[in-house]
Amino acid sequence: VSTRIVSTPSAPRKTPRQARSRATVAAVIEAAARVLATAGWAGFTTNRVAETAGVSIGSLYQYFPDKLALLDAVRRRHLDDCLAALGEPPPAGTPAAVFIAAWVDNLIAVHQRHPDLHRVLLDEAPADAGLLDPHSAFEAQYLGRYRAAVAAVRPSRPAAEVDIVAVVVSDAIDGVIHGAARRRALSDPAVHAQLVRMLTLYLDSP
Amino acid sequence: VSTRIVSTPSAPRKTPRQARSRATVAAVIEAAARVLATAGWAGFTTNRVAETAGVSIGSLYQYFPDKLALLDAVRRRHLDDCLAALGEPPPAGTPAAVFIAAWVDNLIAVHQRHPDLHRVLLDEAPADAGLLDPHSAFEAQYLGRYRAAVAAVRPSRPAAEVDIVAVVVSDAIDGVIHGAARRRALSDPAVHAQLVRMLTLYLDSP
Amino acid sequence: VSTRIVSTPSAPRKTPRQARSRATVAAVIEAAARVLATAGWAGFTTNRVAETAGVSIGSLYQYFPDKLALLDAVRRRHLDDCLAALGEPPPAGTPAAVFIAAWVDNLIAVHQRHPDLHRVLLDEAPADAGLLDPHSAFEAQYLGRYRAAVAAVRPSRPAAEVDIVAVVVSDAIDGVIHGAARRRALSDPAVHAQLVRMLTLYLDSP
Amino acid sequence: VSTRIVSTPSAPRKTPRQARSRATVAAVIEAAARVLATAGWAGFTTNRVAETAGVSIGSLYQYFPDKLALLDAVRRRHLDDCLAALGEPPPAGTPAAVFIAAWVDNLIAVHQRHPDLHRVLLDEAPADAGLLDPHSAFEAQYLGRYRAAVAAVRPSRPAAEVDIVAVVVSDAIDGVIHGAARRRALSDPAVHAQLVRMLTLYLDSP
DNA sequence: GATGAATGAGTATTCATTCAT
DNA sequence: CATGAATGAATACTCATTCAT
Repeated sequence: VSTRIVSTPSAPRKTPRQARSRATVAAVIEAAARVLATAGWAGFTTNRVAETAGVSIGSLYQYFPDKLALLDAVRRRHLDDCLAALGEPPPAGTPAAVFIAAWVDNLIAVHQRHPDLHRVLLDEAPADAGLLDPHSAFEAQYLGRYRAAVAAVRPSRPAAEVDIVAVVVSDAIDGVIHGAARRRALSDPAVHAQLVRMLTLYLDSP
Repeated sequence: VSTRIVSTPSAPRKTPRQARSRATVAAVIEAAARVLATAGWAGFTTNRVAETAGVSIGSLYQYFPDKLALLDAVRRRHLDDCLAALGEPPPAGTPAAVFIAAWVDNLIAVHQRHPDLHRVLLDEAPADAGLLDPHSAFEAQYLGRYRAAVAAVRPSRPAAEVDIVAVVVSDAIDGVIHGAARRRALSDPAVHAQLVRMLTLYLDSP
Repeated sequence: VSTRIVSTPSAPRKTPRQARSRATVAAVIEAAARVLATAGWAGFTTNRVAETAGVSIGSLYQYFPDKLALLDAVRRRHLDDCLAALGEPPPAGTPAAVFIAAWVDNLIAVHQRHPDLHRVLLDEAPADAGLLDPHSAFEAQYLGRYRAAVAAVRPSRPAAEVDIVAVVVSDAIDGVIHGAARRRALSDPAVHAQLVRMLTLYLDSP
Repeated sequence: VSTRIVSTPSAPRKTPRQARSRATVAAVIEAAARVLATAGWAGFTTNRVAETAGVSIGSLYQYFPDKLALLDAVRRRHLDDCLAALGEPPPAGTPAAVFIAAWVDNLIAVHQRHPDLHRVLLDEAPADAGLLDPHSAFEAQYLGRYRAAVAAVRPSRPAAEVDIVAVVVSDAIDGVIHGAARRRALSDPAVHAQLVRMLTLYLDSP
């Protein structure tokens, strides 16, 4: 699953052609993610990222026109992971319990890889209009998955309700996982269980 | 309702004893809130706050040891409002529907009063470990309200479950309201209704 | 004689009120002139100016919003000096020889004070549209002096011719003094004598 | 007419022997001139020149040791054009009017051909000590033409006076054309006429 | 207490130049 | 010879904080 977003506010400055440069770009993005996760947006300085990547500041700027482009690259990679965690939409008639547990599982796994990265990306770092506004392509895809699942559980639900329920489910999952990450309780099975229980009740009730 | 928090990372440098001093402090906090709301965390500079408050930068530093203490003061004022929105804990045996609707109502109202300030405090400004960490006094009070309500709904629930359910409810509300604010849909009655429905189902089920 | 220019591209950031800050501003402008004169536009860095002035870089930026504002201040001071060198316009009927010698004298004196500063200001530093374009207030005043003098020599000259002759005289003086400064020959009396001779012949001939 | 200059501050790193090399050098110089003319000294970056020339930055540095050497090459090409504008020295006894008009014509034409390149070379780019100092070979050739002409007009003039008059004439022409270019008045016939009149009067008078 | 001038470490970013491939 | 990835010193500018007046 890969997010394809067309209009980027700050496109990569130069596409790496040689293997060496592709490695550099990868190292920079990885370092950027680590710096963001450990030092927050306030500690996210380009020099620090370059140093962490073991690369000169000049090399960093050869591939990313500015700091926000770097943030963007990290964000895109992370959002792709989140999207992948939702997998393909379930077939119509699937009971909520079947996929909700898998979703919560996968999303928790994604967040455990870089627990603070997610919070920093969503809460601290400046929102990128292109990626995070309610009409962005990512948001559309993301909510699309939720809508498909909500509709699959009870195909008779009216479209308007499907929309709002999808949003509520998406935001509730985000909030609970977000909070659990803050409390360092992501691996607590009780959190997982209760979240699944709440959503299953909600989705299955008429 | 007033939060009394003891261990702050950066306490006020000096307690204002005279009326003039108290007025200065209030003016500075008010100015800080306005600057945060209108210019965001990035535009939140101490000199700008002092200027907006009509006070010299030196005076500002007489009452706030550093920038974060200022942010803290603003945040505390706002969190007090949120706490007040939860009201007093309901008596045992109260059905979920009775207070959940009121909570959601009040919390949405708080967010609507200063939508930008709230967003900046939660999303842009650096999280203050002292106020937002899982062991902070505020968090304790906040979750205490939730726990009391959860326990009131079904007094037979075991204590451990009460704890986790309170957390899940609190985080789910946060996530949904947070997301609605992001989508500029805070006043949508459908959001309110679905959120209440989900939580009522969850709290009432055994 | 003082140039009064209204629309400045980058106005001083803050007007110094205390004596201490007025001294700082003066020191910075003086240092800027010296750095420009000795190191050229390429060597004109804000940090170097601050260091030369014995002032922190922060203080420099408290009074000058950016590098160009600093350049501007130096330029304005220098242009005021040049304007003063032309003195008051001569009365009608004055023979060219009377004031031309004085002009050349004074202008050479101005250039000798900071020979390279003049060249750098006019040739190397980026032209400030506000000060150097053909319609600027300074240019107008400057050429006004020349026109008045040209008209005084032979009052019967048509206005259109007065204009063009004033421009040619002004530019010729500039060119010769400019070249003499480059050749380190500003104090050569022969240059002075020949320049005066050329201009006198030109202005006196019908 | 070709300037042969011996002591250059930074000579070409390697003399191109093969046809391909010579073509590369020519392409780079041409690109450099175009970049200078269109983007000014501030936009004159080696990478941009290389890109414009369709050559790798490495190749550029194979023929030019540094940026100034590149600037130098462009300047030299342009100064050759100026030298050519002066043509061969006139025979003894030639009246000033005969060649002065032609000189002014030709020099104005040279400046009009690439007005921006000329301005950038003279005004923005750092003066190259090697080419513009009073003892440079170019300056010598250039002033030599003027001296020959000055002497030709009135052969009885003493040598010392010939020298200084040549300098004054050269600088005056430079100043007036320079100023006219600044005022976008290069094609104004009045400028041409007045400049010729001033110089003719000056050179013909005893 | 109050003021605001002064400080300077820190930030993002550029660009001439080198050198491994 | 040619390439272009990599380098890093240098630059303009900000802003939290101090302290002399």
